[in-house]
Amino acid sequence: MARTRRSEIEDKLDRFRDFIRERGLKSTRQRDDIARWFFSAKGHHNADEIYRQVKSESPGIGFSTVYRTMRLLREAGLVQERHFGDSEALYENVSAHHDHCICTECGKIIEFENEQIEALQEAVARKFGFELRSHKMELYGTCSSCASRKR
Amino acid sequence: MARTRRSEIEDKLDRFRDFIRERGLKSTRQRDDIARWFFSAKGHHNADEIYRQVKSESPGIGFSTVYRTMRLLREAGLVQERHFGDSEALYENVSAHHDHCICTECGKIIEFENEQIEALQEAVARKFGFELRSHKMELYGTCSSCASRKR
DNA sequence: GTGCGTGCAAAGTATTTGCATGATG
DNA sequence: CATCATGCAAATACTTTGCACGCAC
Repeated sequence: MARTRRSEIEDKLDRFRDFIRERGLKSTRQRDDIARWFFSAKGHHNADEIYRQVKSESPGIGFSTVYRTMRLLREAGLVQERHFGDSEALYENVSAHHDHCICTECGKIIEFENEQIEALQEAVARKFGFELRSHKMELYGTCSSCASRKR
Repeated sequence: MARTRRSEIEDKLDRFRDFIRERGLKSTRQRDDIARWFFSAKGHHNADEIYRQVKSESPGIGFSTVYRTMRLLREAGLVQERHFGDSEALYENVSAHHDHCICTECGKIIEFENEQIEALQEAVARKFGFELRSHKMELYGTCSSCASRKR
């Protein structure tokens, strides 16, 4: 199944609209268009790509609106912002937690989860008296296809 | 002991000069000044701070030279570049490996090491056929003093 | 209607680059 | 003395902001 099932997208859209209402903000076509496109997208996307994709489906979207909407989505807890290496912001849907394995040759990104590591992170934080809110873990290296191509 | 012992700084300076020579580049006063200041510094510093600190000790340093030198130091494997959150580049001396615990309230950074986590990271990478070269792990949360201040 | 949202262009940041001049090997 | 390095300013890349107009509530 390439796409997230429809009900999940609608569910997220509802949560976004609730969030907007609670803040006394307004629902607009642009916010809906951007959110809907993004919720049905897989993987990581930068602001420019979101702008071009949403614009192609429904023109009349400005660049700043993309940034402003992505910020709202982030504040609503529906989207996460990533910065791999020193790259620009990449946005991804919040979902089951995962970390990233990044190939420094071809840029491929593999997502993974590891509960043991998460448990150890909690332990480390506790040791320093930290209340852990989130974390980021990125493994950089060479993926198998790039490694074999170099031989 | 607040400062790294003298021999270690000199050792790193030598390695830097070797690296420069091997590449057919030239040793300059600026490169030496920046490298020496940085090797004796603790913690994380952005380009602007390095610029101002080195300039105060030895004027005649340009901004671009700081960036260019930090890049060389990174390529020489003596310095690492970090981007916490979406912040600008922060440089730190390469030393015994460690990760970071970052307080999102006050910005305090605690460094830590955890061999069990490192071992698990290796295992994850192997599972995906990745040749692991480096990694980044950041734990974000509230430090004990900020947590108590908020009560 | 009031106020928030939008697009656009302009302003900000952080970083890199082109160029004439200066220093190094 | 051929190169490489430097400082400056301009350029770049990404992101945010000010403003006049328009739409949602």
